[in-house]
Amino acid sequence: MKEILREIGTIARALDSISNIEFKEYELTKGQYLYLVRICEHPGIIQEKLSEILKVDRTTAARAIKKLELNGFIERKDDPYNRKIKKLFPTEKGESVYPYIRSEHIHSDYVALAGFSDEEAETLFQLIQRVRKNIEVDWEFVKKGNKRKY
Amino acid sequence: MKEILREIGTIARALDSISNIEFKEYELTKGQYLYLVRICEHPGIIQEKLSEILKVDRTTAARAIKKLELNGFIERKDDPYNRKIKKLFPTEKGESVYPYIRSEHIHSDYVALAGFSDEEAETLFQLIQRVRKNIEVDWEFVKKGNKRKY
DNA sequence: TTATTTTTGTTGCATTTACAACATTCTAAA
DNA sequence: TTTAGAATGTTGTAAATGCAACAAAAATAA
Repeated sequence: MKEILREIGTIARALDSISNIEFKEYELTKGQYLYLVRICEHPGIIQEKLSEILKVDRTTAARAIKKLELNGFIERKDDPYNRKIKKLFPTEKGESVYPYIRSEHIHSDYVALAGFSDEEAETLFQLIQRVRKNIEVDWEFVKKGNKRKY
Repeated sequence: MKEILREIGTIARALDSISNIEFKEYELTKGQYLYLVRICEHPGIIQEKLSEILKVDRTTAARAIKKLELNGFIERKDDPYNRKIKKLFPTEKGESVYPYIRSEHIHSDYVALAGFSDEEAETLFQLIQRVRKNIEVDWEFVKKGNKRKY
């Protein structure tokens, strides 16, 4: 069995660390870029959904989002039909940093795929998506308090 | 440009979260499994090297390792030829949990690769390793305080 | 040899992370 | 319709994370 997940963990830590350093310039503290990009791409998304997409703990997402709001990157709007939820939208300020996050991410993808043919990149993308889909089932299972058997 | 790194981040968060929950059973707190497996596999490794391999901050590694020692999973030994370094070794207790970490990881790899042919798994492994090598260059560069241009 | 620089390790401090426990509102079942 | 359960959000608390700043030893340069 090849240690694919170990490699994935290493890559993810490296990337997250790079991004966190690079986004300090835009007053984004650790982890915040994650939420902000998604809110820009899915305006109106709610916090619960965001935590599911990103695979972060509900309460961690809650606090990150609170801070994004506090710092003026996003705003929360009540839904007239569902008083439980708060829809999240980027502010002007949030929209204005989005392109910088995008470029950073595009650059990292570019670096990551250095030496890859178009076909190899496409293959990797397809395979990694399948891994993500496989793993998210277990994540929800375990996060809900269930125990995996193995 | 395909969002490969975004997928990788999501997978890594999901897996880390699963592992952290599953290893509580062995009295390992958040993140500790990472260091313990590597120390078991590379007895005598030093903390600095560990942080480079794993791509975690030096000081975070330092504290995780301190805690592993405090809880009896590993021990540190002075090197007679180099008074600066402290070599890390698993204790009996550390060795005894290692197999459980291994099985968990193997199971996760198994889940991740569900539906993959042997060839697809091998391809993914090769490609992902290349990504890791590409990215670690930038990690060291940025961690050392340099600024990427893009 | 002496002086610099690099390597390795630590600690203070502010922040993030995540479990547990709770409160509301909504949805589905009885 | 009432009730039980699920969905969504919050807060308290303990712990992990990571930057800055430091110290000591080793490696390299002058």
